[in-house]
Amino acid sequence: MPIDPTTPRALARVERIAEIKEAARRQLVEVGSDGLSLRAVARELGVVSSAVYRYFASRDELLTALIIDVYDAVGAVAEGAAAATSGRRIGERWTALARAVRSWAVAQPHDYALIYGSPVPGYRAPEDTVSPALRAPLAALGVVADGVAAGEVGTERRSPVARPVHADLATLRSGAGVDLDDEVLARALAAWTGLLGHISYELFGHLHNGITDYDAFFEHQLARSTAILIEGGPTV
Amino acid sequence: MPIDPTTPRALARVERIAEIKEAARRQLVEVGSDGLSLRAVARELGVVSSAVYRYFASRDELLTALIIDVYDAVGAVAEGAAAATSGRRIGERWTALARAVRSWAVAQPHDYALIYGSPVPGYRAPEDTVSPALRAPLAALGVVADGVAAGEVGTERRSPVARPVHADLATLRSGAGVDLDDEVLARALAAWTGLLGHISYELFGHLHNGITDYDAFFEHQLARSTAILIEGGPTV
DNA sequence: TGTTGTCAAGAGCAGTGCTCTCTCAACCCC
DNA sequence: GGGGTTGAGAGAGCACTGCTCTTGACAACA
Repeated sequence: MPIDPTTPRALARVERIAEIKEAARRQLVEVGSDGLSLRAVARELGVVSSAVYRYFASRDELLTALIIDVYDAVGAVAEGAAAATSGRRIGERWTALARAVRSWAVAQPHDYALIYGSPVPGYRAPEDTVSPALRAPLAALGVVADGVAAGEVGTERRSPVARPVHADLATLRSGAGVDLDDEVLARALAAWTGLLGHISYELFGHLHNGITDYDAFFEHQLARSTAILIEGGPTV
Repeated sequence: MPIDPTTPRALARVERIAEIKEAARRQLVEVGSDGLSLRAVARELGVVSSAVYRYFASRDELLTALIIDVYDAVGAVAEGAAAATSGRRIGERWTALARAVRSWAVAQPHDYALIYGSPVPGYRAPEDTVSPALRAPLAALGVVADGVAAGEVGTERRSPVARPVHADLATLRSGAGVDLDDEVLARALAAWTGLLGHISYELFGHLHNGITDYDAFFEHQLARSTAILIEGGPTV
């Protein structure tokens, strides 16, 4: 039973799936992932709820499709920033990538929360999400790897690496396909999680009393963390 | 109509409230915040759902009470770590605090997600949560301030501070009541958001292919970020 | 001994995810 | 072109949710 994608039924089907995802995305932006309702999506399409189950077996499956789209969106943003600054120095490139990711997150906070906030309880990310999820961090690591290749990054080891950490970093290195030694890889990961930590802290309202100029504060912290990423921190 | 807290009715009431929160907490651990159901809580207490509404006006109000408890819990953990290491050097103290917070988060991931994950959509944190929410970060800043007072922290300015950032940092400084200059305050905030970023990234499953020894990896990254916090990064 | 205030129960409303059966039109193939 | 196949959608229904309102009972107080 090979599915011929040119048959009118199949075409109508992919069309319908797109419509459903579109409506679901609109709803997601308004009410967030918890509020995503299959019935509401069906209503918006002028269709009865059970009809949607022809296309998505469950609410979770629909949510998964949206999550993949969101991972791809932020992945494209990160890759775009990396590509647009190709050939420039690493500081400029990393800064551009970080700014791009944050701008994207600020513009669609619900999307950001969907992938980098708490996972929906009871929801186990299926395998299909793994590779889209890696796009953004891989773009970030790629920028760093380019910087290393250009000799712009300090690679002198600043801290001892325990054996299990070394092994895990090796796994990451080969999985990501980037040529970064333990020192720089750990630094890059710290820069990436630090970036997400900052964005989450800002977006989820934890800075709301104190900081007023979020952009300026982010720029300031980004400048520091970029310098640390490139030159390394103090020796431990 | 002053509420006399000694009258048997009032006592029974606070008792009941405690029972409800207890049952809700149990449920929270199992199913997470989205799955928290007033009816299920009522069932567990052998009571009809409407009875719960005598004590909490809405599901959100119950959730808020739980959130405050969780903030207080992590706040107590952080303060406890700070107190237990009082008088020691800042590196040891910061490390202990960070470890304590992460251990707590790993032990109760749902609690962590409740306060540091995506905010429940449509849920606006009421004022009552603000002060408990500040306990943990204030404990962290306190440790740094002690280190500065002991002359253990490098305070040399490493990066220029834009005017709006300076103003916001001043607000934070006076709001937090800690005597930290712009340089160290920004560094401490970066260390704090970086810590939460690492914990979130780990807890929400983004490290799951690659890292196997989460404890060792955390220790490694913590050692780096602690050194940066204390000695400062490169000059920007 | 009333009176008052509080509590719990129960019914009910509108919504949810999801399943099942049914109908009917569109498609595909001979 | 006609007839069998398939799949889309409708609709009813189940078990659940948050929340509201009314009603009856009991305990605390004057």
